[in-house]
Amino acid sequence: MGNVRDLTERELETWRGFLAASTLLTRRVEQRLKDDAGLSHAQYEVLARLAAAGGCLRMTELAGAALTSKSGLTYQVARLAEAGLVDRRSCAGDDRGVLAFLTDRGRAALRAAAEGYSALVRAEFVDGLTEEQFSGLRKGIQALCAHLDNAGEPVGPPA
Amino acid sequence: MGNVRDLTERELETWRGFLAASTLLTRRVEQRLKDDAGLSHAQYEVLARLAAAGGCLRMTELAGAALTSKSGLTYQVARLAEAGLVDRRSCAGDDRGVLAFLTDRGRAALRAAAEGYSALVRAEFVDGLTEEQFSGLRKGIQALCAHLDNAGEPVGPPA
DNA sequence: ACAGCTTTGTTCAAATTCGAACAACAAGGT
DNA sequence: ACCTTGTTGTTCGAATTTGAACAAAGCTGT
Repeated sequence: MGNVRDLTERELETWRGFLAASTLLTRRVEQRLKDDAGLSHAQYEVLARLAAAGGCLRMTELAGAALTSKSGLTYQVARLAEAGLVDRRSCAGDDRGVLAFLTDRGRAALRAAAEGYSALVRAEFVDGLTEEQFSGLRKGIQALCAHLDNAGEPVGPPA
Repeated sequence: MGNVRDLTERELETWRGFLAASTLLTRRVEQRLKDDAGLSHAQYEVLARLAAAGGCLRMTELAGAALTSKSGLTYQVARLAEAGLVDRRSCAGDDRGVLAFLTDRGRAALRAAAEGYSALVRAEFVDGLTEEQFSGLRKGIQALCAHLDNAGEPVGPPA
């Protein structure tokens, strides 16, 4: 071990903390969304991305935005369509295409869930850190996303 | 919307970046471990925690350390036991208890995987950030973990 | 018009995750 | 000893995820 250059203790600790924090936060968000609105985080993300895009996206684009695989998106959109939160429409000009269309009920569900979601993110992710700590975290994450973008698929907030 | 205090644009962007980065990084780690050593990230984590604990832990402790549910751990330890990387032993002094015991093959597998794992974490998580950026990220994550610890279950690197 | 390559979305099987329910055991008080 | 309560791990079912394989369209150059 230690052939090239081992991670320092600080680096490893940071990485573990990063994993732990994301695991725990994701779990709590999941719980909250389920309780509040009966949505999974994946489903919330789909609705949020649709709304952000003006209410309509093609499946592939949506899969990219929601950070899921194509098959995963097919599954979740099917769930959301069953619940009437999303419509599947064919795509004008491309017979292969499928548009995921945010319904009024979908918008309503998103609005209903957003409140608690924001509150949770604020309580768990934002508050509890000083301005300086959050600022450092923010810049680090920005740099991380930029770095990940370079050597891979796009990532991070579409800005 | 915006009843209490909405997340600012910066806060939301940071949160999304955090989610995106963890999703993508986890996926890449998963891939790498699978290719290198045929282990899932969950399995690697189990082996790593066992090694860190001296080679032996009770199921419940291990579940806590590896950030998984008890049933999830039962599943993964069964997989690892099938592969001969871990042994299940009964616990002296407590007939309910089960000890997960890291075998020599388990240690070897961990050693074999650790190389590539470290390299990936270094390449994707550490490098690409300046000293200052990483330091800020590190402090932010530390504070985040501390905060998450307070209002919930333990989290973060056991230090 | 056509062959060849790419893109789109779905289907499928396999793996994994979680929580709830459960049985076995431990611990404490009476 | 006994009853009550708390722990420990496992089992079970349901939900979800992913990649590979696939069919149906597009697109390109000839």
